[in-house]
Order: sequence, then C-alpha cells, then structure tokens
Amino acid sequence: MFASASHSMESPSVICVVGPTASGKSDLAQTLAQTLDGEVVSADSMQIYRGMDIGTGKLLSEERKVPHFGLDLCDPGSPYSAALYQPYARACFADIAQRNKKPILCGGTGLYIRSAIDDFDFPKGEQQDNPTREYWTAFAETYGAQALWEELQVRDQKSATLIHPNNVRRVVRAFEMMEEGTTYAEQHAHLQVMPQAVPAVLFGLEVSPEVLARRIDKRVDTMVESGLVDEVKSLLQQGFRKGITAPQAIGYKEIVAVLDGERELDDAIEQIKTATRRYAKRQRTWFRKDHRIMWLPADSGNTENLAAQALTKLARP
RNA sequence: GGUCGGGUAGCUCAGUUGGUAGAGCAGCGGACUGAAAAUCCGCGUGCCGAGGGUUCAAGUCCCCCUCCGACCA
Repeated sequence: MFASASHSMESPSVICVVGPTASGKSDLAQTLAQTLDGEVVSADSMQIYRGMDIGTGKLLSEERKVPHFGLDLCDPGSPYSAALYQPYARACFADIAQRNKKPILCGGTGLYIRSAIDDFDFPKGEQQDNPTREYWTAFAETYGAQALWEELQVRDQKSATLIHPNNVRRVVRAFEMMEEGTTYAEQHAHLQVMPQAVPAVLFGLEVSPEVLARRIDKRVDTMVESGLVDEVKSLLQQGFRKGITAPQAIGYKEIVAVLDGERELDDAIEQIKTATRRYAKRQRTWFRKDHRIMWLPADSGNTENLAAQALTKLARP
C-alpha cells in the first residue's frame, strides 16, 4: 500500500494508450514514459514495417526520448500478423519489467492491443506460404463468394452461420482454422468469456469527430509536404508491391496509384484524408465497446494536460 | 439581348409514355481470434431552384421569374 520505492507493486503492470489515429497517442505515451520511468511498446500493424515512416505517423528516431519497441520489425515485403505480434509484445513487457521500467503499450490497432493483453489463443499453423489460404481464395475467385461459403457450410455449419457469405477473407480463415485443429465458432465463443492475460490499465483518447477530421486533414497535408511521395518511391524500388499487408496501408496505396499514373496527386490526397477518417471511425467502433478503457477528453491536444489527467486516474483509480 | 443545355439527398447524377423519387460516393451505426490502416454488414424525407397554370394526380406538361454553363450576337 505504501509506495515507498519508485516501483510500487501496486500499479498495474502495463499502461495502455489507445484511440483513433491522430488523437495524440504517441505523444501521450512518450510523456507518460518519461514521467513514470517507462518504455513504449507500439501496437500498430503498419509501424511494424521498416521504411514506412512518414505515412504511418511514426515518431522519428530523434523524437524518441525513451526506448520504443514494436517499430521496424520487418520489411514491407514480408508478412506479419497478430499471432506474431502477441509473443513479441509479451516478451517486451517482460524485458522492460525486468529492467524495472514501466511498459507502456500504445497503438491504434485494436486487434494487436487485445492480443497483447488478453488471452487470445492463436492456434498453431502455417505462418507463411499458406496453401490452404491460397486454395480457398482461388476457389472464391473462380466460383464466387457464395459458393465458397456453401463449402464451409457443409464442413462447419456452426462457423458458417457466424460469418457473412460476402466476407471471403474470414470464410477462408475458417477453413484454415479447421486445419489447425479448431474452428472459427470455437474461437468466437472464447471471445465472449476471454480473460485478461496481462494486468493493465487502459486510457483512451477521445476526440470529437469534427476536431479529429480537421487534425487528420492537416496531418495528411504535412505528410505530403514532408516527402511522402519520395518515401513511397523508394519503397517501390525495394519491392514494396510484393508485400501483402504493407501495400494496403492508407497513404501508401493512394500514392502508388499516383506514381503509376492512375490518378492526380490532389485526388489522392483527398482520398487519403477520407480513408483516414473512415479508419478512425472503425477504430472508434472497436474501442467503444471495451469498457475497461478510461476515456480522456483530448480535443485540446494538450499532451501535458492529458498526461496529468492520466496520472491522476492512476493515483486513485 | 437571343438560342440551347442544365438547376433532384452533403457531392456526382438516374428518374421510363404525368401516379408525390433512387443509385454511387460521403456520412452515421455495427461486426471482428493468424492480412486488422484489412475484411464485411446495416441505415436514403430530400421546400425535386421560386411562383403560377393544366390535370383526379406534375420532378415529369404549359407560362413566367431566377441562377449556372455553352454558343450566337
């Protein structure tokens, strides 16, 4: 009860900072880390990739005043996934704690956040060169989404009823799961009763949609001014197109289209803004239902003030 | 000044031979266990530019006004 040492064991082991893109997570996480003698672990599916800096809003290395993990883990050409991220994040937590530092998990990828702190049990299976995925994806392309879904219905009725026939990606994943000795339905059931695996306290940055939209517009303009187009050019020279996930990133796919002569830069910029707004909306929907999150009003964008609010809540929960 | 187009949902536009309107995009809501910045689902009342007329009934026909565009002077 009496926090005499700087690392009282009363505090939860991981502090999480979540929220939509452009809400100020990175700055808040870093400020908290500085205050609490912590280190930051990023939970962002795109900042994972090397060379994707400007468009992902990655903190520049000279801006990082505390150690950051979860950045630049692999090349854009190689595959990555939540299943790989989970053990990585947990190893980071352990490593940081062992050095008597405070782990601060920060990111907007809801699935990564949850896989890090919740008891997601990813079944074992092929990580790469997945023939099952290729087979059924090709099947869907040939015979259509409906036919694919009907195939699943025959083999795994329960899972089929949980997945919309149009959601090819998830139907394909259900086939993979069967091969891995489980089913989509089983995993889905686990979702409802999933225990938390890592002690954590969660802060969410809440920004009103209008304010966030303005911030996103400005941020995208700044990215372009900072050389986003050149960044994409050099990525393309390094085989960016071979990647599966990375080329889908907002801000990258649109600029690739410009460089391919498929659209004007101005149109692409507008599309990036719109796509980012829509992404922020999906993030809001995801985090909204997580009742563990303590929301901090963040319209002001004042990091010091947000940090103070967070510390207050930490002191007396 | 004249002729011809056009003025319909936030935007781009459909609206068949008159029966009070519908798509895409945006927006809003939602789902989510190995691509998650991905993938997928749901939500469409708007003085049909203003006014008048014909008609049982007008976005749809007629008159007039107005605004935008093109062309002719």
